[in-house]
Amino acid sequence: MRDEIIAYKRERILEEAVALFYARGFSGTTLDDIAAELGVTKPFIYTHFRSKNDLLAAVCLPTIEKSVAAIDNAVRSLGTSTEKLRLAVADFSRVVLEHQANIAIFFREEKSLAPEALAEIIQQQKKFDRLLSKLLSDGVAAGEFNIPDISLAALAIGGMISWSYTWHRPNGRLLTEELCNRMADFALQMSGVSKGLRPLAGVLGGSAP
Amino acid sequence: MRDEIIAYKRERILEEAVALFYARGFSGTTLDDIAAELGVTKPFIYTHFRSKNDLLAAVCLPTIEKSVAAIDNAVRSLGTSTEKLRLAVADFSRVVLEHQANIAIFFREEKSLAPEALAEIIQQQKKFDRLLSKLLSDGVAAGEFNIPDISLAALAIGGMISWSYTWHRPNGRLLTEELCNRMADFALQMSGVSKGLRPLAGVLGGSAP
DNA sequence: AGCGTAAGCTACCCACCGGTAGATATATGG
DNA sequence: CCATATATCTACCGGTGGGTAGCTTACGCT
Repeated sequence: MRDEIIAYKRERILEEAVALFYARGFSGTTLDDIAAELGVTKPFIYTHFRSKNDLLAAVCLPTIEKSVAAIDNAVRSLGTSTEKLRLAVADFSRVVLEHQANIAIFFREEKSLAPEALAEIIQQQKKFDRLLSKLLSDGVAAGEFNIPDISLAALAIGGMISWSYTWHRPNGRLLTEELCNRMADFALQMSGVSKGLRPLAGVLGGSAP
Repeated sequence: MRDEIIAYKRERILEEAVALFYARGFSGTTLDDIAAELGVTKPFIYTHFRSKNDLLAAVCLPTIEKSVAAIDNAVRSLGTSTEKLRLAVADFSRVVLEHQANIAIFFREEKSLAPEALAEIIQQQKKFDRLLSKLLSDGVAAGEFNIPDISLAALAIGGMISWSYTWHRPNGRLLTEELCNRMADFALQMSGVSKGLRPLAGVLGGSAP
């Protein structure tokens, strides 16, 4: 139970750190700011994290790992490549949209990360691209996709989704779930799937005659 | 001629600032660093820029304007919507790839920009989205595109391209021009064009039978 | 040649902030 | 109720770096 309280305190620190790093940037946020927001003082933070950089790494790493896990999970799932791609894209989109602040902080503050933390993250990114490329090339081999350049397609699909951290508004026009589905639709179109596309629901006018 | 020399000095400062901000981040770069790289001292920079933030704005703004100009130019061009979209995407891709460092700095250091500079940039981004959305909706109206959600498609296409600042390596596998063309191919696929797609050159195996 | 102007440098200031030492409060256990 | 340990705070340090004042140099002009 002692440990649970310690873990809870750690989580609360991370929570406020994410909110402030996201709102003001890493260098625009002081440890005093975070402490003040929590109603504690700076040394309190140092009992849970070794340094400000350590805190930054703790904000970024788990989210990257969730992203990789989303693709990995889809690759391991049962079903056609088309189904796997839809699952991968939708799940990864969900990670980005639900951890928007963490994702934003990571991509913005890459240069502030300690070298070891950055190395670890780069490993994860490589794994992400490798897994997504594998999924795409399996689909090509199965005759489901039509993709001239697989690694470029992986980057394009990954980028389209990652980018949503810049524009997504949690209370915006579309629900997270609907966004995930539409991202998957785009990814399937980019992969040149012939069949397996969702019926175009919610079209507000614009379908060609 | 005096003015030209002043302009040249300004450009050289910007050049080094871009290189260092890109390599080490904005807060990881000191004005002394930039001055040292130029073989001058800090006050020299202050005769050309009012503050470090002013320098950052000067790094970011012109590149955003080039991006908007690329889309604007395509929208105003003659041709079908399909041709316009291809032009818009290829030209915008070229801006991103050729000004990779500036683009990276802008997206990373958004939070370090002075409020006025940020406001100006946000205006440009809105204009970008508006122009691209207009291009897409014209194409839908003309029966060339099939897009369920136009503003989302604009964000997805813009994001796919913008993202290339994170992975592009100037001496990588593909030439800039080839990358631009492939980005355009993806954008057309995402827009559901029926005809007008380039023949799939350079396929390394993978076309379905 | 000498004077005036502008361009750049030396030297400095000071606010800010990450990080820490040592005091203090709180809780645990005998 | 005291001893011990643990958690947190008060108070401080010192490096860093944006920004500036005022001196110096060098150039152009008459």
